[in-house]
Amino acid sequence: MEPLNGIDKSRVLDVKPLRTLTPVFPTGAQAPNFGCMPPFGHTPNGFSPFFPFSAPPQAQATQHSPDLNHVNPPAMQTPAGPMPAPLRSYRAPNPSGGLPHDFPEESNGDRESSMGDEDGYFDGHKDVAGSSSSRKKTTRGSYRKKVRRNGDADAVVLGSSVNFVSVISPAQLEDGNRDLVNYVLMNFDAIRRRICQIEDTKEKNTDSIKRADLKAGNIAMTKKVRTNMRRRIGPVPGVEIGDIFFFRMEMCVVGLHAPSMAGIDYMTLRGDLEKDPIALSIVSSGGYEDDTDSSDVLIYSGQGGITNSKDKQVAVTDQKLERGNLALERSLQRGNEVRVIRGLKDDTTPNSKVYIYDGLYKIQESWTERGKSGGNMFKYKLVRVSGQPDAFSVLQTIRKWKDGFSSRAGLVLPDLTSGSERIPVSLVNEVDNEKGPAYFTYLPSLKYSKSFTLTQPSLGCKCRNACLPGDMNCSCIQKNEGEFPYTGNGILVSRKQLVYECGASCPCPPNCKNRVSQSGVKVRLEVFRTKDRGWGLRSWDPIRAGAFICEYAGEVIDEAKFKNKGDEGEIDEYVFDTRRNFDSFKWNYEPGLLDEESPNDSVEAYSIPYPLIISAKNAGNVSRFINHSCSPNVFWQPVLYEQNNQSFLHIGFFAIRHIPPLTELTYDYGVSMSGGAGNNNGPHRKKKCLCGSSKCRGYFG
DNA sequence: GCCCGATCACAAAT
DNA sequence: CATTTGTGATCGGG
Repeated sequence: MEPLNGIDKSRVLDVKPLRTLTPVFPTGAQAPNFGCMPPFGHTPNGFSPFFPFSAPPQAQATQHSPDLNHVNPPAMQTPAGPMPAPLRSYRAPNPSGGLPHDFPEESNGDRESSMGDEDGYFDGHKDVAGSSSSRKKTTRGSYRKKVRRNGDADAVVLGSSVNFVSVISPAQLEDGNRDLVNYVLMNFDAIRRRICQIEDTKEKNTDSIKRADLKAGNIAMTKKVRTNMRRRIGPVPGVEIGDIFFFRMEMCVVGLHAPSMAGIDYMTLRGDLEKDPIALSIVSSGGYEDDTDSSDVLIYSGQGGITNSKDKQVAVTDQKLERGNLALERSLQRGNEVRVIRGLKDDTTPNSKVYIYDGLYKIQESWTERGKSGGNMFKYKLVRVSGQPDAFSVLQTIRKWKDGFSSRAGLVLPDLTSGSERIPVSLVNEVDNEKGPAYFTYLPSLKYSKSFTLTQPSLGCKCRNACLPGDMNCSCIQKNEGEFPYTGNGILVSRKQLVYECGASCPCPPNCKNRVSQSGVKVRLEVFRTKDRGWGLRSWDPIRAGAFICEYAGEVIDEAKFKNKGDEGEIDEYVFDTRRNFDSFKWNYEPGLLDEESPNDSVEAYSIPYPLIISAKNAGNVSRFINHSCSPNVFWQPVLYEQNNQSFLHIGFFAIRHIPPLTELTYDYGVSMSGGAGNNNGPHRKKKCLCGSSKCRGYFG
């Protein structure tokens, strides 16, 4: 059994793998999903760690607006809340079950390194925002500078700022670590999403940016928001086997695979008289006739032979033994390990690919053969180095589950929502004999049992068709400060004080892009038995940063009643409470990376109309199974929309970063303020947190 | 409505 | 500075 308290040093040194794949893949690692140490060591000495989600404990992410908070209407008898929920109930085969809010199962494996250097670069105690903004506890209104937010995208000049100073030190540019990699990737995607948002508002064919990924990559490269520039054979510090990417540029900025386009990365060793290149990494993504059927053998085609000239002619010639092909040939002779990234179609988002870092391979043999198009091409047989955690094979296995070619081991129930969600949610247990969680009613959305009244009237928009970004006549877009909160494929662009979605009285159809959080779960989820934290939640699909996962469904509880309940000692483990203390964290991009007056809310504090307490004990959705972590991969975002002419607050869960399949989803439960802030011993329901992360507060709840 | 191919506009390293 | 590398978005046809 895993030592629960603190980090098991032997394990850290032992470089165990990363992902929690235990139930399915016994060889897989038991190590953590987030903030882990690079699998093969290589953490450079002398660099201070960087903690994107740490903050002074008093920092609050939530703010309740007092002026809107006077509302405590008498409870209504009828449960006819705004959501006429389909109240399908599900009775577990065995009504005894674990609690979801148990202790985190994994020691995190974070490096325990010294912090607190004063060099002006990265520092865990320093605000992530870097030089400019120091993020302290904010008072309402103080940070809300009145800035141009009229959606005039042309006023934003992309990538020409000279003011930005990267907080990444020269040494950190050369050699990364997990936190740096996360920081770089988070900024890359935040820039990319913002560019998409800006471009969505523009008319088509007006010198628009068609490749936001390339533009974001260019900004990250030129503004030095990147790491691992040192070219190296073997592992890249901070990049873990099983990490997923959605753009070639992402692998570029973290140093996993340097070329922005070419499939073979190679280098020439200094001082090597032969000047022969060595292969470092390859990307297999379907452009050539690779054989990718096996999970640990890859038949990789050499590069070249296809001349895609500008005159629309595709000439096919023989490949030459030069550049990448020569490098692979030399690496075969040398026997050095080559990083392999496998790309495949991402079912969840049309027209896009997902890349997974599959670890190290060795080139076993090479030959030439005539390709289908006529030219001779080089072929290389690469064999996966044994003892590495599963990565690509996980995707293959999930594919088989989905296609029905193999069945999910440990399956208890194919769909615990009984059809309430559009996509089924499996219940699986490969750990013990528990047959399921305790009885609860599956409720796909939030249920207000009493009437809430807001001082501000809630009016819907008048868009007959789906609301379009850039339509400044749409009142729902106006409420969002003129900015459409989501990209075209439903990804949240930035954390905001409050996201306003279209509501029931808006004439726009259900597929309006401004209804992301109200249309239910969109990824294939499973509730699974953890080793020691009861049940947990994870996804079969890769999840992109910013993607909506689910809302916190349950029954809204009256604030006064909730307190009484606590006094009686009846502890509700399934509570979401906006009044808790939540550590602030940075998710939007660093100010200055794009030339905007106020790029995003540089202080990512929520501002919500009234405190919201939700209990999912008796009725709830998949979110009641999400466990706590101090290093989470999911965050909550308040979302407001209208029903019966009143605005109702909802809690949406979104991915902090890209989440590989079968990685447990976790969010930060926050800390209850009653019983004394930070007081661990209060009469309270605080629980000792054993996540082992260097960011761990020690308790939660 | 969906899948496939054609087309096009781009970035980094050397 | 030109060349070499292929991707990711979009659009039209089957």
